[in-house]
Amino acid sequence: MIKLSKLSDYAIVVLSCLAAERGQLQTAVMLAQQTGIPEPTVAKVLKLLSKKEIVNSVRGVKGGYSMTRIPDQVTVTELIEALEGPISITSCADSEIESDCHIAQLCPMRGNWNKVNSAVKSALDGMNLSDLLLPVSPQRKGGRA
Amino acid sequence: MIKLSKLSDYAIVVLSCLAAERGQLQTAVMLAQQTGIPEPTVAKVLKLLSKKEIVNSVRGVKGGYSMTRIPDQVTVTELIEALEGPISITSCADSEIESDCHIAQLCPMRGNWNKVNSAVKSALDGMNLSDLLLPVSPQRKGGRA
DNA sequence: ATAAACCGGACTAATAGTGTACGGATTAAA
DNA sequence: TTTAATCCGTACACTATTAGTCCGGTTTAT
Repeated sequence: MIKLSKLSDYAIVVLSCLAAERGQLQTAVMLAQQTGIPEPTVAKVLKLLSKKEIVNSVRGVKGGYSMTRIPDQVTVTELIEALEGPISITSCADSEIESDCHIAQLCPMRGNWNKVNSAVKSALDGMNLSDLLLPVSPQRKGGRA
Repeated sequence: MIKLSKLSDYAIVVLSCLAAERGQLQTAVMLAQQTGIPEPTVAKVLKLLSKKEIVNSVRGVKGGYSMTRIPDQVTVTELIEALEGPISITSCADSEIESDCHIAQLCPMRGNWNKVNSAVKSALDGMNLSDLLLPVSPQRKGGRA
């Protein structure tokens, strides 16, 4: 199905909240309330995003998260790789594990999915987070749409 | 991970055998032997491919499979959709099920993955089966590389 | 009639993904 | 210095998807 997990979906929602209040720190709990996504899940998403430095985390009592960049500066590739791991169409395609391919003796395309892979990747590189955020009225914390 | 299942992988392998003997009918058993992929799985792949008319099936004693077109005429999109179903990046993205999105009240990107989706899809539309087949020496049935 | 070959669906086991919980580390403030 | 808020990391149970197989049915050349 070529689909990615829900985490990426959640990430967009969470990031849109963060983007609406750029510069402000927001806690995982706040973001969970705003989005309706369960807190532990929000925390998970944020963790992944901070690992790739898409969001910045501040620990301690007045801590929270904020975006490190404006949405234009975040490519969809980055986003997806943060949440789903490296973009690879097949398990063979990524050149990590080549050993357990028991049909290798005849496999005539070994590595050819890579072409597809790069095609997809460059399509994704051409898009950024702001392409994904709807031109929606900015939501404020605690407010209702 | 954005990855597709092994079936697509197998499909390429099987199709390359078929492509090497264009016009000739080959049975599922023969293809299984050539590729090293287990017979029932080959049958499954072939079934999927014939449903989308990428291969042609002939029933009965002297039956078998052959390609309906030359590899250039088979887009990667077609191929993937035959084996994995419609290309959709997220479950929301495809406009079938919009109801079970419990975070819909705030979901600000509803439908925006579609942009990503089309980007991927058009990247895939631009490639065809012959891009995936290595310029490998034509393999003959029963022969060894 | 028989046997070769595909058709369609259903079934089981394995794998991956989803969501949650828990103990630990860090830091502002009392 | 103690406390509480907050992020960090790992591990775990539950669920859904995928992989691979099997079986009974249909078609057709001999």
